[in-house]
Amino acid sequence: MKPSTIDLKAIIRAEGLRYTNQRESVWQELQSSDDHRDAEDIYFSLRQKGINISRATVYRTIEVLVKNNLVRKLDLGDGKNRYECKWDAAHHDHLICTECGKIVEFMNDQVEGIQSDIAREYGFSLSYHIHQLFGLCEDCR
Amino acid sequence: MKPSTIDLKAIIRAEGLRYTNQRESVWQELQSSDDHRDAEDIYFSLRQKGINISRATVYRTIEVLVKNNLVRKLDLGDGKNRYECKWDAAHHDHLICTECGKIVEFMNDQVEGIQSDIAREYGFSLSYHIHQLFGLCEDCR
DNA sequence: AATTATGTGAGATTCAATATCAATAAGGAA
DNA sequence: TTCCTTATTGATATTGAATCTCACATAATT
Repeated sequence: MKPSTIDLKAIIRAEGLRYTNQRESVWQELQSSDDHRDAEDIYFSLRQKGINISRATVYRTIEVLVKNNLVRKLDLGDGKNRYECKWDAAHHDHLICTECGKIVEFMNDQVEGIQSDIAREYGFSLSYHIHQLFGLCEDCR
Repeated sequence: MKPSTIDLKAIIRAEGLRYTNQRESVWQELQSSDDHRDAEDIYFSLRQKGINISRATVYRTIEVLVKNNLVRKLDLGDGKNRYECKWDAAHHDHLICTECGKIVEFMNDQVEGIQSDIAREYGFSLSYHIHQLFGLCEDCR
């Protein structure tokens, strides 16, 4: 699905929320750049572009986007939440270089299957998972 | 390996560090109870037992234990680091109930193998990983 | 255009974790 | 044992991400 085909206004309003310039700005900003960005980063980018928005609104808007599955929250272990648009990619997880911070996305259907098996074994109904591999990338080792 | 067989003094001193009561206390406390505890929790437990130790020292000592592989740091997504002794268990990961917070440990050699394959494919040398499944446990769904 | 409830902004607040730095004590040397 | 050097500790301040507060602004309906 292409980003442009997602109508934030429709989604927002279907939730009974109001469509605002700030919400659209955050959504645009998240789509306009590399993934794995954090809230502070989004905030400063928008300010730099002359868009008037507050820190609180950035955080609140991201939360709305996450709740509506437009954005996925990532915890890459560096103490702040990161976010990625997930509209154009199949489910993937992350390899992270502990030296240079490089993030590589990987996909593996086999693991997904095993996860379901494990959940079933313990009587859990799965809603999401975190699967991250940390180590040194080719360049850093 | 039984906990009692681990000689913290020897390990600490082999690192060129000094063996102190505070470091021993934190190590004992981590072993004496359920796993998945956080630093604040350890701090209060020790204080309650009449052991004089500061918050800073608890944090610092845990860091030492982690660096020496006596303790594993967990990020279960609730905004604080948790720790577990790993001396008596094979490697395992976690299933977490998003409703009641229950934590279940699971082991799966197949996933471990696949992780190695993925790392090799992308030229990474793996040092550790995070693999957590979130959902509702039997009781909560 | 008027109404009203939701959304926003600026700043205060929270909370985990880290930094600072003077005082303390571990451990080697004599 | 006593002395010394230096790592460690404790009390407190500070950081940084994220959330909360509440007066004001504004979207959307009438």
